[in-house]
Amino acid sequence: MTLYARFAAHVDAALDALVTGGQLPADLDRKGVSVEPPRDPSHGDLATNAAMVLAKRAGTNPRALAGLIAPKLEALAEVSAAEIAGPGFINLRLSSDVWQEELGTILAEGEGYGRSDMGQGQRVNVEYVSANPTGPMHMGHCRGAVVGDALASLLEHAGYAVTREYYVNDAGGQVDVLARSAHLRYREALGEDIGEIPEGLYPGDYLKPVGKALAKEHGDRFVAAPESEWLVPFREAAVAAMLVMIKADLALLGIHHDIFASEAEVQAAGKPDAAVEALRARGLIYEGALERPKSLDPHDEWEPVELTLFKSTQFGDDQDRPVKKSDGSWTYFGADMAYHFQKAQNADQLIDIWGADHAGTVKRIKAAVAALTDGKPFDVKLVQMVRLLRAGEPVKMSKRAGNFVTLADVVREVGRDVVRFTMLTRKSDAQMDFDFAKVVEASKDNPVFYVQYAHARIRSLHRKVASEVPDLPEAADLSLLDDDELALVKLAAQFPRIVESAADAHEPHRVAFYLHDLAAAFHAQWNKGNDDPARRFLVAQNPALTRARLELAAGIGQIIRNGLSIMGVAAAEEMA
RNA sequence: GCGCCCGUAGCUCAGUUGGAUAGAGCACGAGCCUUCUAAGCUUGGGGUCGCAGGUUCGAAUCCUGCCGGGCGCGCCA
Repeated sequence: MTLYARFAAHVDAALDALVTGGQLPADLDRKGVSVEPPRDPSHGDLATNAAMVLAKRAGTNPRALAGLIAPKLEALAEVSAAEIAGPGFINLRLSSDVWQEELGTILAEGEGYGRSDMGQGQRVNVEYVSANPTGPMHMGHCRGAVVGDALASLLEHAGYAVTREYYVNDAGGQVDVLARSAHLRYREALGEDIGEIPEGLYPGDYLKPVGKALAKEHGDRFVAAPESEWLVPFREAAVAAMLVMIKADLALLGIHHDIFASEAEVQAAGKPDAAVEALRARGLIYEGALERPKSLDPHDEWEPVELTLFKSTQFGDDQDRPVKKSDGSWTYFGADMAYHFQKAQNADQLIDIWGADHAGTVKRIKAAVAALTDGKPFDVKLVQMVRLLRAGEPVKMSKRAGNFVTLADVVREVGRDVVRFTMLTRKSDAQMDFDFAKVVEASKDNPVFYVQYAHARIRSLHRKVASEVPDLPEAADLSLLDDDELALVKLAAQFPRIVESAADAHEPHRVAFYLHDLAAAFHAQWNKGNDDPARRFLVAQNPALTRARLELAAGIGQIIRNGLSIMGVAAAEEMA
């Protein structure tokens, strides 16, 4: 049980006592009552809004009710003072034993500190990356990959059973283009001069090995054959080769999905039919024509065509959406809807991580999931573009010319940990700049460095203590820690709340911001030792105090490691 | 025309799902340090939270309407 849960229970017990004493009605709705650290530390260690929330429901005023609750809380051994403040907050100051014990808990629980059972083992499916299998991963995919993976990890820490999933779009026109591009490389591998890659085909060199492998396997029998003879095998071979590349790219970031779900297999298994039938049974499918798109120029041609449509407008979409094309094949949406239906069979909650350029399709898929699952929780997180900069100048990229910056290049240049941390230093729906120079800069302006540096300093203490402070006692007396030092413990003790609130909000970046705050507080404490050697963590003349401070440092280090572990970042032992 | 996202200090961004006097870094002002507890430290100024209403004990946060910016709006994927 976390500190916060414990005090929420204390508040609950205080309210129970008032009910028993007849000072509060028994059927009082306690919804909205919370126990949180106040924004301003001078207000105390914890604050509850109980009196403000309940006053109206209990037919009294907040400060009067607070006057009843506060003494009950003040009577607790863990509480040194309970003050009524402002509109009716009850501010609690906890005795320093509480914080000393909490530091002990951090060290005892180690990497388990901050884990929560909030999710109660609920199954959450997180689908992320899902880049088209038509080439290596580029930086456009990177942020979604990191955010999705960190979110998955965050949810695991919060007690959810997480499945990491990748949807392979191997059924549409783009993989046909891939197959044709591979065919060209196949002819090239057999000695043909193919010249310039035609417009509309994938130009990248990464298809050359695919062409060679196809040439080796098939010889020249498909060189002049009609497309219908080679398209399917070439497509399958090329997609398989692309997935090998993509998995290797993801592995560079430390990302491993549990499931790679194939769109082609979803279709082959008849899932879209099943989904459409489920919708049809609810009267949500009909034959009809779409309106002329508003984005068309007035002189563009438009002919209404009869299509199979899903009534997504009943769930807030702007127009109904086709699930089948006029040639009878499934639309992307038709298959994707079925895929989500399938995912929902094995999960209590679904989360998708999408690029912001797909924002326009969120409503239809939410509509479909709502209709097919009777409102199972489903969140689509949109991840904004990352602008790559080199010395302040935007890096020019053109996918058509094939000179996009690959994820592998970036990871090789700056390292996995820097990439992952940096991608989490902004709210995911906000645009972000990624400057090659700044992300590796050794300065306090660089949060990656700043957090790692704090951890490295803590490690250096443990490396040096034996030689600098020889007679270190076995046991630590944490009552030797002063108020400034306990303030660090208080900040560290917020970690479990950060994990829970970040998991609840599906916002892994909060962990990064929290670690930055924690590192800043640690550095500030450390810097006091510059002016006053007695305030250093290692004090040669005082082994007992050193022992206590070492525990403090170890606790902070543990929290940094736990937070970084959620982000998928390794903690630095020392700075290069 | 419609939809989505955004609008917080000069700049880049946080803001604990509705809490108390709205924060951090950069930049700017002042002082300190020249150091392996290194890759600076301390401290100060700086705000109509786009605007106007509404909801309530309480709003940067929720609702409505405007203003401004971005993105999207085909049987594509």
